[in-house]
Amino acid sequence: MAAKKKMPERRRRILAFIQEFYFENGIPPTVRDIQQACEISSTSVVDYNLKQLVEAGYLNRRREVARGIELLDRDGEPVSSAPRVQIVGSIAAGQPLPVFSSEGATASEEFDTVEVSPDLPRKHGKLFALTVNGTSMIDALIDDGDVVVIKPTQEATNGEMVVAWLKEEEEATLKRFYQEGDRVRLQPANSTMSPIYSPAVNVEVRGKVVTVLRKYG
Amino acid sequence: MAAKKKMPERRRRILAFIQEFYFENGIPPTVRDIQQACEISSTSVVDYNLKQLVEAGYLNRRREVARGIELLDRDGEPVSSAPRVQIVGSIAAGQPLPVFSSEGATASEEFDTVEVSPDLPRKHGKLFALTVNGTSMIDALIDDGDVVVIKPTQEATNGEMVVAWLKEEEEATLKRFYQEGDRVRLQPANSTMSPIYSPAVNVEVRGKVVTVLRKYG
DNA sequence: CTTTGTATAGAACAAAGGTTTTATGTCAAT
DNA sequence: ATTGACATAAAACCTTTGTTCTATACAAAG
Repeated sequence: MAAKKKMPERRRRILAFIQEFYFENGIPPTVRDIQQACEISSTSVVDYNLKQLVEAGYLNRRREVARGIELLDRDGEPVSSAPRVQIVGSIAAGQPLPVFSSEGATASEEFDTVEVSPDLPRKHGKLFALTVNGTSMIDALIDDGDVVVIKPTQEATNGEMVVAWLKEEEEATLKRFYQEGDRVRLQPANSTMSPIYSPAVNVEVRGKVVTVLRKYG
Repeated sequence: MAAKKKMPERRRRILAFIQEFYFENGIPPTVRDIQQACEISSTSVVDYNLKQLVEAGYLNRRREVARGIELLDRDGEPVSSAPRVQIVGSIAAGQPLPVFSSEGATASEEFDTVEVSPDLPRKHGKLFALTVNGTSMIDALIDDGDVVVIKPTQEATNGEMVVAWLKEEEEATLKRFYQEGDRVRLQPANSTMSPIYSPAVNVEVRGKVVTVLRKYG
């Protein structure tokens, strides 16, 4: 690992500019963009400093590619573009859940997505999201209108918040999962609501909550 | 507004590829990237179709700029890269708040950021974020460890959740704001905690909560 | 004093990539 | 049959942009 000593002022300015430019414009700057912005006399100086930054682990560079600078986070992972997950529908106690492909075509049609932290997809793989209807999970700090990000999985351990599919009823619901012998208790996180009990064979876990997103006015 | 009739198969394929490429690589594809991926015989055909897509409101193009394609969402706004806001510190009842520049050097040093929905910066401009310490806002569905995204502002209307700076005490705190005559009530959203009362002149609103982010296990 | 590693310059090269021009095929409307 | 909008082709053009080469300044190390 390269020690992170004091970085020259100019170098840190370059790095700052790259970040700013990227987050502002959605594409990385060119060498010459940097040159002008940081008032550097030559592109070679920029190139030199970029190489240093690569060495120090702040950047990647795709060789011979226009705007090939790639920002890395402190773990050396590309900050890259917005990891987005699709909002494939909504969910609540007793609401039908649309078929979520969790893979299917990149749907150049549907465009409802939310952004998530980049480490989420890295950690959990493919994700999808649902809009929450109603306040059945209010005690778990999930309110009406919030978006829950779900990791598709068939297993769950007790207490986890899952999307459960009730085969018989053909309903999906967002609840805490508790296996109790040969039946399953689906516990809403709302003290005014009662749990659902169902035979284990009738309950299919579709995924579990990875994160919650909420917007204010 | 251009009517959205049936888009030719090839065109929608191009669009889908651009999205996929961008979200995968963090930079938009080149004309020739598209050409190859979509098995098109000529760059001019790509160019032609891109122009159509621009006309139809799906894209922007920055002329003469390498990888100048800019994806637009259904509102005609750039999807762009991950808007990130910096986590400039933490906050709780009675915790000191680090000086947040809210503008200053883009701190090439600090790298703690969170991603937010792209519409947030568009709507509110420059934002910053704080990690919440403690459960003083638990009734407002804000838990310990959550990250609140703040819009810098000096004004607040009653009931809004604000970052308030108490001049005398030199403390910052996250509370609901209520102006009551010449004094201000700062109300924690936790039924077990009492509000803070302070002269209006002693209270400086630094910003208000725009959104809350939370991560699960 | 010389050496060496770091940082800066200026200029030019060459590949990448956006753009244009001209030509052709298709199909529905006239 | 003719027109004209729409879509595709091939090739060239030329700006943008990554890369390289050579030279210089300077401070620390030897």
